[in-house]
This record gives sequence, C-alpha cells and structure tokens, in this order.
Amino acid sequence: MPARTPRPGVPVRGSASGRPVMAALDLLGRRWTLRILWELHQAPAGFRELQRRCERMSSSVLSARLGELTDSRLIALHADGYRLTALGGDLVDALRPLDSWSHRWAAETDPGPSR
Amino acid sequence: MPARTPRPGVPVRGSASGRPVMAALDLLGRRWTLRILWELHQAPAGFRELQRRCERMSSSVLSARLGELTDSRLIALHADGYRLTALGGDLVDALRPLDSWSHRWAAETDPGPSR
DNA sequence: CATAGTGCTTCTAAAACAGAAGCAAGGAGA
DNA sequence: TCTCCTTGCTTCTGTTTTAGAAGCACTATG
Repeated sequence: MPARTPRPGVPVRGSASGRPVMAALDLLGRRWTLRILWELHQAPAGFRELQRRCERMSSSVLSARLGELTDSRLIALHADGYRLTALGGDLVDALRPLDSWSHRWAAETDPGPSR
Repeated sequence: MPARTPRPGVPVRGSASGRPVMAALDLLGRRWTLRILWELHQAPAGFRELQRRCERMSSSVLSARLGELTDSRLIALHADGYRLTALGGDLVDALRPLDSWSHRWAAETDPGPSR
C-alpha cells in the first residue's frame, strides 16, 4: 500500500497531531517533491520535460509525486504542462530564502574531496 | 551502498551541476531531515528524546540523519544533546515561512475524509 | 499510414526505511 | 565494587519506497 498524500488536519507519518506544518514536512520530505516544486517555479513543464530536467528521475516516482502535489492543490496540469497553483507559488516563495542560504552554506563548506 | 551526504559543489542525486541549492534539496528531501531540524529548533534534544518527539522514528534512520546533518555542520552534539549550529539555525530561519504557509494551506484544504 | 510526441502505467530489482534487540560507556546509589 | 538506569548508537530482518526499462493509449503531423 503506497503512503497516502499528507494533508493538514489528519495524522501523517511521524505525527498524529494533525498540525499543518507536520503534514507539510511529511509531504515535502519525500524524494523529489522539493525539487519538482523548484523546477516548476523556474518554468512550467510537461511530464517528460520535468523528467529530463531532473536527470531522468524515475517515471513511476514522478507520476506518484505529481499525483500527490495535484491532490494537495500545489500544482495543476494545463495545456502547456504542469504549473504551480497560487498556493504552490506561495509555498515556493516561502522556500525562496533557501537559495540564498545554500550559498552561505557553500561558502562555509570546505570544498575538499567528497564525504 | 548508502547514499552519501550531499554537499554544495559536488554532484548530488538528480543533479550533476554542483549548484548549492541542488545539494540542499537532496539533503532536505530525505525522510525525517526537515522534521529533525524543526524539532531541534524548538529545543535541543538527545538521541532518545528526538526519537520520542518524532513518534518513535526508526533509530537506524535517526542515526543516519544525525550523521549527515553533523557532516553538513547544521547540527552538533553538545553536553545537553544535539543543537543547531549557527548555520543550521539560519537554515531553519529560512524555512520559518513554511509554518505560516502551512496554515494557509490548511485553510484552503477541504478537511473532508482523507484522500 | 507511418512517425513522433505526450502523459502515464506496469514490472523487477535495488535502495531506503521500520522496528526490535542489544552493546559499550557513563553516572548514581548502595 | 556491584547493581541499576540512561545515554548514543549499531545490527539485524522484514517491509516500503524508489530506480529504471519497457510499453500503452492518445494526439498531432506528415
């Protein structure tokens, strides 16, 4: 049984409280979810283009994530591909400081050999 | 082979670009990572308390995440438990708007039967 | 009619995760 | 010293999630 789409107000994986932020953390803490939102914020894209942009992410997972995000009304499919809804756009706006943070992180991270 | 800790400047899962934000999205898009940061922002906690707060999350995964976050210098272990570093605190600050967004999301989400 | 593009499903194998058990180290108390 | 308890953390087995190739139904274009 696949994990169901988290929604505010009901228990999610790791929290029975129903607190909205817990649902958000469950939803966003699934592989590719943050990345998909990020990509759609750069520009709308169809299924296959999204797959290309994320370096050939698995189609089965992409399909699952698109379903969850659509259920959650963060994205919607239009004639020109998937686009963020107003709600989804707000979420990415809320995440925008992440980009500038990541540069600070990079600046403070020793770029030596990996690991 | 376990996935290695993402770091800015080197390729990560789904992106060979080395762009810092891609490393951040890979790191944060792993189960429990966002939640752990969130919890530590509420208050520092030791291993077992963290496990309790996240409703008995698997100890093996908790251990892996703590290792990744420590490697990434977002958290550090002190006498009173794990705490966010300055860098980690900045990240959670960057994520703070997520909480208010989640309330808007809840307000616009029909609280009917799940799925 | 062929060709190529789309969104998306199905399948098998690999990776990640869940959860119970337990280990080594460090107190606190007797 | 000898329990007793707590800590961070590992190891193990079984389940869930993800990867990746293949392919289906549909639309458009030639």
